[in-house]
Formats: sequence, C-alpha cells, structure tokens
Amino acid sequence: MTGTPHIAQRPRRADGQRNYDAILAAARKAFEADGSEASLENIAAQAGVAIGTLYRHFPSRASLVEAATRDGLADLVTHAERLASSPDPLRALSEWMEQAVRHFSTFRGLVGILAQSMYDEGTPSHAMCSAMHHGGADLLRAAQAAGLVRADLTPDELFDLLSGAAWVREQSLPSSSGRDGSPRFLRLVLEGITTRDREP
Amino acid sequence: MTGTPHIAQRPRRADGQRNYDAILAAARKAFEADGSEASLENIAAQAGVAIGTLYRHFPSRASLVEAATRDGLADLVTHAERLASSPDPLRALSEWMEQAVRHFSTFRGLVGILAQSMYDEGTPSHAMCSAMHHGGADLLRAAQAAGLVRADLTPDELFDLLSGAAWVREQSLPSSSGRDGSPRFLRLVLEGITTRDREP
DNA sequence: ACCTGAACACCGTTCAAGT
DNA sequence: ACCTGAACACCGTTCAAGT
Repeated sequence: MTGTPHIAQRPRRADGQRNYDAILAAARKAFEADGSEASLENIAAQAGVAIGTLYRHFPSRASLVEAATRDGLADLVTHAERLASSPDPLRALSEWMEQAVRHFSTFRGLVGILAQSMYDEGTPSHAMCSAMHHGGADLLRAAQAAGLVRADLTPDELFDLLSGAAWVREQSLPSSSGRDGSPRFLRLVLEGITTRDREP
Repeated sequence: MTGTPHIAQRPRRADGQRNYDAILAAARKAFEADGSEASLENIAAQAGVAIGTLYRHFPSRASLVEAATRDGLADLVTHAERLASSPDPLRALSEWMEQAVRHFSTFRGLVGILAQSMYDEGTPSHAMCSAMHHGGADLLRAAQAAGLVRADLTPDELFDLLSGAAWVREQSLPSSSGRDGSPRFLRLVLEGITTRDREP
C-alpha cells in the first residue's frame, strides 16, 4: 500500500488558480454537509467547473480531503510547538488534545481517513499526520517526564485515544440527530491517563 | 427520523427460506471482506438469486446488517444477564466489555450503524441495541454499587467508550494493513474508569 | 497549461411480468 | 407467496478534443 502520495500542486495559471480555489471552497462546504464521501460531481458543479477539471487538480478524493484540511491540521502542529515549552505540561497536553479532537471531527469520515494515513506512507495526508504525531508525542513526553501522565502510554496509544474521541464526537455531526457532542469522552480519557494521586 | 423499523420476516415457503439463508450467508461473508458497504448486487450473485429477491427479504441495507448480526448481539445480552449475579462485579463488567468490543467490530462499518441505532428508534438494530444498553447498564450499576467504578459514569458514556474502542479496533480490519488490533485501548479505558485506590 | 463533456463502468433501487 | 431481470437513476473515473 505504498506509492508516492499526491499532494495537490498549486496551479501555474490564473484561471487554474481560480478554479482550484473554487473547487476547494465547494469541497469544504460539501464535506461539512455530507461527510468525506460527498459527491465529487456535485462539488464540481457547485464550483462551476467540469468534472475533468476537478480531477486535474485533485486526482483522488484523498488528495481533495488533504487540501481541504491541510491548514487546520497545520495550525495544530504549530500549536503543539508553542505549547511544548509550557510550565504546565498536563494542561498543555489537555488543551492540545481538545483542539486535536475538534479538528479530527471537522466532518464525518475525516478521522477515519486520518487514522489510515497515520501509518500508510502512500497517502496524501500522511505527512501532516506524521507531523501531528511528533507534536503530540513531545507534549506527552513532557507530561510524563513531570510525572503527571502514566509513563507506559505510548504516542501511538495517545493517537488511538484521540481518534476514538474524535470518532464519538463525529457521530453527532452535523445536525446532531441524537445527543450533544460533549467533550465528556475526552475528559474521561484524560482523567484515565493521568497518574493516580488521590486516596480511596 | 422515526418510523417502524423493518425487522426481516421469516419466509413462509421452503424456497423462500432457502434463499433467505443463502443471502444471509453471502452477506456475512461480504461484510467481513468488504465492510458494511459491500455490494448488494454481489451478495445476491454469491447467493445465487436475483437482486429483487434480496430486496424482497431485506428491504434496506440496515435490515440485512441487522439480520446478519442479530445472533451475535443476542449472545451479548444473554451473557450480560448471566454475569449480572457475579460476585466480582468489576471482573464481570470488564469481561462483558471485552466481548462487546469484539462483537461491535465484527466488520468495518458495524459500530457506526450500532451507534446510530442506539438512539434512533426507526432503525432495524434499535431493539437489539436497547437490550445491550440495559444489560451493560446493569453491570455498570453493580460495579458502581461495589465502589469499584467511578460513580459519575453514565450508561450512555459507557457505550461511547465501548464504541470508541470498537472503532479503533475496526481500523485494523480485516487484513490489518497497519498494526495489531490489540485490546490495549479498552484496557486503558478500564483502568481509567475504575476508582482510584493507589498512592502517588 | 488548462478546460470541457462524452463515454464507460458500476451500483442501488423499483417494478411489471411471470411461476 | 415468491422469483426474475429489465429499467432507471446516480455517481466515479478516464480521455480525446479543444483553447
């Protein structure tokens, strides 16, 4: 399952750039309304281009999802770097995890794509996932070094917990047919992984 | 999103029963290979019937999934009833949760269907989900009464944790492209929800 | 370099005709 | 009561022709 991941190239002509932007805007709208399996033909139509133009800029659905989520996930990486020097490593980790869960559940289907991309190099989102993995691992290590989070938790496990929390949140998107999309799940996880320093 | 859920009726004629069984067997195979979105036309072909016959017995994909998973989930409910009188309520809850996660992740896409069905009465799997909810809630209550699990955890939250664990496990199905589908997630959750009785 | 849209493939779903 | 398969709709994906 390897291969060169296709990261969408910036167009070199003005009309190409216009179409590229229009497709991306339409895609974000469609993904938030219908999830990651939204109709590509509909996205092209909303953007006012033919279907072939969409495929020219984004040769696969995964590459379109990658382009549509790149900025948000890049923010996450930046945020991790800024938090890495925090004097309160547990609070830093918690804050970052909350933000991560929010981004992972931007629309239905995203967290599944990210979870696959995390360990599959032949995937457009792999680079961004890898960067997030490193950022999260640093915050985890700091919290563990301070004795605030259980030492046996690995970065991979941290991301399983994050992904699980994001998936649960995703279930109540977008017009939340059921209940609230409260961050209670994440809070339970957080309290679960902190070191135990109370009495019975 | 309400309405009468269609639970597949048992056929009244011998040829109908034969086809019903063949479709169900083909569906289970296809779901395990391709997930809950497996091609219905292919299932019909594997069962040796025309597509119209599949629709006659199972008017929606959800009703086919329900029929394919009913027995396994019924076992889960039975198991919960048997465990309810266990002298070790925490062990009972843990065992049942492990079994639940295994069943929820029988094939890709199942846990999403179950999570939707849990709170949507107009769904074929709702009845079975509701029964599981009650069974799990009883085990939770017993463990809480014994002071072994944090008292503020609700049954809904228990099922969010179970679903999240099942979804993470599902990600490494069926030919596990990536890593192991270890039950480490669930163990972290379990240790997270038990009451804290160690020292720092 | 970029765009268009016809063409093909595949699948879900319904329904008239048949036994 | 049950089965068949044609018919329709919709969508993903490719590619020859054009600017």
